Amino acid sequence: MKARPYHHGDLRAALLTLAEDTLRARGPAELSLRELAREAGVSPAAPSRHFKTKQALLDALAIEGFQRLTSAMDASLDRVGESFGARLTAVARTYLGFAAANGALLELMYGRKHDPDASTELITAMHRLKDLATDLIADGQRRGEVRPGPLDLMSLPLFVALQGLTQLATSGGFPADQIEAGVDETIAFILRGYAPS
Amino acid sequence: MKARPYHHGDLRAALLTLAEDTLRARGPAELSLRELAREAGVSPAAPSRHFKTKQALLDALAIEGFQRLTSAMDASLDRVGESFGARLTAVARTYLGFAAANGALLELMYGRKHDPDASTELITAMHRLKDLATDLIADGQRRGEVRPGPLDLMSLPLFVALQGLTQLATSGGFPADQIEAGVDETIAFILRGYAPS
DNA sequence: ACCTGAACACCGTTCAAGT
DNA sequence: ACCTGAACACCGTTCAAGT
Repeated sequence: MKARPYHHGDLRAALLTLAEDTLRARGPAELSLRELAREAGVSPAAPSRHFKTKQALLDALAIEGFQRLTSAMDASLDRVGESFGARLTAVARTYLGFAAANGALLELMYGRKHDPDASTELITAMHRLKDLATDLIADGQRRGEVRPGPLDLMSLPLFVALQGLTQLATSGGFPADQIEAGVDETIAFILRGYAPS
Repeated sequence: MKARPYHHGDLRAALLTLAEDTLRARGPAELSLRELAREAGVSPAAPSRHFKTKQALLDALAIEGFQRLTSAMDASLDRVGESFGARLTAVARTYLGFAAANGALLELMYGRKHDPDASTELITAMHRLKDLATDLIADGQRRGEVRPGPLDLMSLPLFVALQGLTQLATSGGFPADQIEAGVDETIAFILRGYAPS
């Protein structure tokens, strides 16, 4: 059998994918840096070259998650028409789909909102969702499909609803069909709320 | 100086309050059972008499949190009028106030939604918020202040909004006045959304 | 530049034994 | 019933040393 080479090749990427796998399969509490190193076939000290701390690895994973989420959002907006209703539905469904498929990762992504040591890269990634909501409302107002009003205030109910929907989608204990119905109901509720009087 | 007695007196309660203090001051990652034991002046093995595992202590803390939250909700509903708008505003403000004052605890409370090992006591405590939203809508419908519709569906947008609002309140990076405005805006949005056509 | 080996200071949990 | 003391199998992180 071929001896493992001294250099791993791409330990950084390997650690990230291994971390995401165990995060998905066994949750954040079971994620041990030493175990990741074992699975990657390196010594316990090896990861520190690529991630100074365990938290740094988790932050990198969270940033990767935000990148995947926002590019999925952008892609779904590209595939859909220009009406406010269509765009809002697309964004909500994409976000919810991501939340359902990556619950633990999403919690990791938003879990460091409090920590003052959170990297600025992570902070700005978290704010992109708020910006997306704002863009959606601004576009709807331009098209006359959303009632007028100050943009920063108007976008908040949408932002709030999106965040709340993900809680519903990842909260467990709700059967899938009820979540499905809840999403439809909530999207309709939001659409009606933003419609010009 | 008086020697510490062999029996602590109420180690269980002491551990819970110490745990909440460090949770508030230093976050969940810094919470060590051994350190709690040191602060309580007992041996590392002592806590296991009252909480079989660290997770059992955290679950007990979460359940205590739900009890405080729901009793605060009930109290605020007692102090307010019977109109749907007044009751919805009271519930939202109380929930948000709790979220703002107990961010880390609230995350602990909802953090175990996925885990199949979560105690049934904790699971049912988590569902009480959904029930509260449903009761509020049902009452509003009886009074003719909420448009008719199937109760389980109708209550979802409210539940979603409440969950999303707490994300806003605990998400950091939003200045307090913006959160305040966001709460008002979102409450108004929800009220309008539920109003009979 | 990248990784190993060994060490350090911690954990959570268990279990015989003490009071 | 409640707690101690000591042990076990883990951690994350550091650092000299190897390739």
